[in-house]
Amino acid sequence: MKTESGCYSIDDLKKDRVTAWSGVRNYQARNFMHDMNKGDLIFIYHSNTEPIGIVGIAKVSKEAYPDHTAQDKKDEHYDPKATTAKPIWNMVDVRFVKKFPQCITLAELKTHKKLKNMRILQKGNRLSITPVTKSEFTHIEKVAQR
DNA sequence: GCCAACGTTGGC
DNA sequence: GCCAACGTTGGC
Repeated sequence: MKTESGCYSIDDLKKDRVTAWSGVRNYQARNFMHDMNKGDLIFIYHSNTEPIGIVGIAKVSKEAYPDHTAQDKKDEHYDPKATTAKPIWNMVDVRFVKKFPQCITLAELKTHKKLKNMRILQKGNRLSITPVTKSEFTHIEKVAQR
């Protein structure tokens, strides 16, 4: 899951311990959230920041439920099409697991052949939520312990 | 249903 | 700040 560290960082998550991942307004990303199961592990990725990369691990603590911020006119991510009957957008609750001692930068991720098919590394990928395979996850976890 | 225009994302 | 790559919107 991507986040801009200036907006909501791994340190914010560490402090909050749990947060509702609201504000996703892209159908593909929403569908990926919908498919998540409680306990699933998540990499937290800082985009548009220095350094860019994977900064830690979180997990799903509550499965997809309606994102009420879509119905809040004052919210940055307000969507006039969303209603209580048809909320359109959903979110999951995310719990802090750990912060890596160092960020695994995008530049470094790109050097790993085992990760070359990773969704987040594909050119032009702008999806804020992308799936990670088990082998990709294991590999990155190992890299994090260097 | 097509597609141009537009807005956004995000790496560089 | 630039720009490629998208997703969305709206006229036709």
